[in-house]
Amino acid sequence: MLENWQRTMMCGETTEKYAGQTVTLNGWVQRTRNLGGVIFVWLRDRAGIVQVVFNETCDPETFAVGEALRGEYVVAVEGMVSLRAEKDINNQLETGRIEVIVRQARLLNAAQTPPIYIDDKADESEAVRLKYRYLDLRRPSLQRTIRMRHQVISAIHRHMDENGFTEVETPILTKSTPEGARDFLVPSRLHPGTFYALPQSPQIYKQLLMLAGFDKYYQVARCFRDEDSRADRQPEFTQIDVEMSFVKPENVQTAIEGAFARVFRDVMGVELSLPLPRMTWRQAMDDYGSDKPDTRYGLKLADVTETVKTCGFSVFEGAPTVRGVNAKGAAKVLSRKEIDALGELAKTYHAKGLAWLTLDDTGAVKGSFVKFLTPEAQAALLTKMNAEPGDALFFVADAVNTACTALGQVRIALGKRFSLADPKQYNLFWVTEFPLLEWDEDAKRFLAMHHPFTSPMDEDAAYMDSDPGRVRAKAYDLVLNGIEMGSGSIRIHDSGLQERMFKLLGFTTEQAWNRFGFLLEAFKYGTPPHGGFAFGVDRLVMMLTGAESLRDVIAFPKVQNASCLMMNTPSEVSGDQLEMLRIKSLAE
RNA sequence: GGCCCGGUAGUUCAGUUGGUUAGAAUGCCAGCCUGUCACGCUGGAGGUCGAGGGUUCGAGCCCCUUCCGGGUCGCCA
Repeated sequence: MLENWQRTMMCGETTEKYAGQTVTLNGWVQRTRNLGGVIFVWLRDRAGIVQVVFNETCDPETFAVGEALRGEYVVAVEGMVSLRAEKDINNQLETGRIEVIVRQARLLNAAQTPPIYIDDKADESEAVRLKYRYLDLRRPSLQRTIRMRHQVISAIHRHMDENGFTEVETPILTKSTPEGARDFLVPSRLHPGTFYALPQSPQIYKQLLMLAGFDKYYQVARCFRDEDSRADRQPEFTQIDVEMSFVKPENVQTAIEGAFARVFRDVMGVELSLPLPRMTWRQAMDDYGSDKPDTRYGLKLADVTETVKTCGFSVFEGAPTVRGVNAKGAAKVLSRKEIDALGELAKTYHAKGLAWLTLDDTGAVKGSFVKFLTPEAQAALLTKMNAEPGDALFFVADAVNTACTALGQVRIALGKRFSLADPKQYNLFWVTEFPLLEWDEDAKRFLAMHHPFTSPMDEDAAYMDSDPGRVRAKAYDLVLNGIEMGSGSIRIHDSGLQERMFKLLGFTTEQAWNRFGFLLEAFKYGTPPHGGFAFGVDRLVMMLTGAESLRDVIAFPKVQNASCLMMNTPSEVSGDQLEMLRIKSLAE
């Protein structure tokens, strides 16, 4: 029995340079191959896998330990690192040129037969994997991802610290915030009938910290939103929250760019060229039909409204705008079924339909509306779209934002279909000059596009009363390969302007004071001009690792309906607990 | 809340037009095996076909309801 069982090195690091040395290894049994007189065992730890061998040199007691081993047993072995014969080398293993000949072994713990097999194939359904997340996390790929997540956060800490930022922790038990997603509520025992809210972001606290004179604040902040999950959205997530005083947008952007550059350099070994490119929101919508475009490929949208004004096709002639996209050379590749599917896609984004034209090799035109077009209009449209034989053209006629958005989604689908995006390329850039407000058709009022503390651009502030929809904000998003990494803005620091903003959003003075009285009050005591930014760590790690879901970059994620399959939460609580909180149980 | 896909052995899946005792692979258990590396060979155990109801002589399969997982629209300042 191995008395001194603690490891002298990691399984995955046991390479030929240790040949001849005696080592002790600790790990989990990956797989055993018992040939009768000799037993091969793959031992795994977080560094990798190594083969250990029980053979005739073992005493019977030690050999019996080897015979009893099963998958995921926890074991310690002491033995000699031995070079394998040339014919026995396994190039699939990092450690495949050696093996460890066991001299002593000790079973540290047995294991039930695991419901999943620990390797990177991950054949099991996600539900099973999430139920046994602690086993799933043993997979090398998840170990790497969680490790990389740590490195990302660590690099950000270094950068922020070196640039004079102070991390401040803000409360998790806080107050319900306005305008945003649903809040998670926490009942108060000491104040029955009242509730704390979990923060959707530390927004108000960080602005108060600017008032308090901290100048440069950041936090690795946990945030909560009681909304449905998606592959790229979790109810609980981590963001890097930043706020600075006496700044203009470019100062905030410089600080954030620096942090991203640091992450890319330290973690990925990629040098970003700074400053990052800028694109206005209007241009992003016009060219790509998205406020977070993937610019790794072209496939830009074109405005053909004028070209089709008198084309003979009434749907186009009457539309506020008509936008098109030219899928170069796609005509002979795309099936009619695929074209129809693109039409369905456009409809899910509220387009009334997707008009299309294809040109065959001779340049002959076919399509959904070709019969309506006058010959002159057809020629003008093809010219405007730079159409050549083999191209497929798609059009949406609608209100500007609907047409651009729907066609933008078609563009993305085409990009995927033809693998236009280079997976090794990182296109990181700023989208600026977002609209301040967004009209909500259901509520019949304007909503803040970013949040209600966002400052309008100086040159547009004059239109706040006369034409609110055209006011642009000092707001900016950071976009990476078609994913929004984060967003920020310069805040309103003038209480008069803030009150006008609340009025625009439909709050009465009384409502505004009720909800943010403390903030409006605070703003009267010398608020510095300030602004900030926040970006999601989870999404960043997802991008850097190429993961397809946030669930792959969070150690203990929740599923679509916000429950945790492993802990079975949320769950009911005892009647006593409810009584203490003066909450009647649902059964009553 | 809407739409789409899925749920059969521990796991991954097959299961014909509704027809006998629901199969395969892998894993698991037992035996044999001294150079395997997805070891091999022999044998064995293992099922509330997600749940409930209905149609039928008969349902894994058809119908209804419901639960669970995934995707997506709404939603997500």
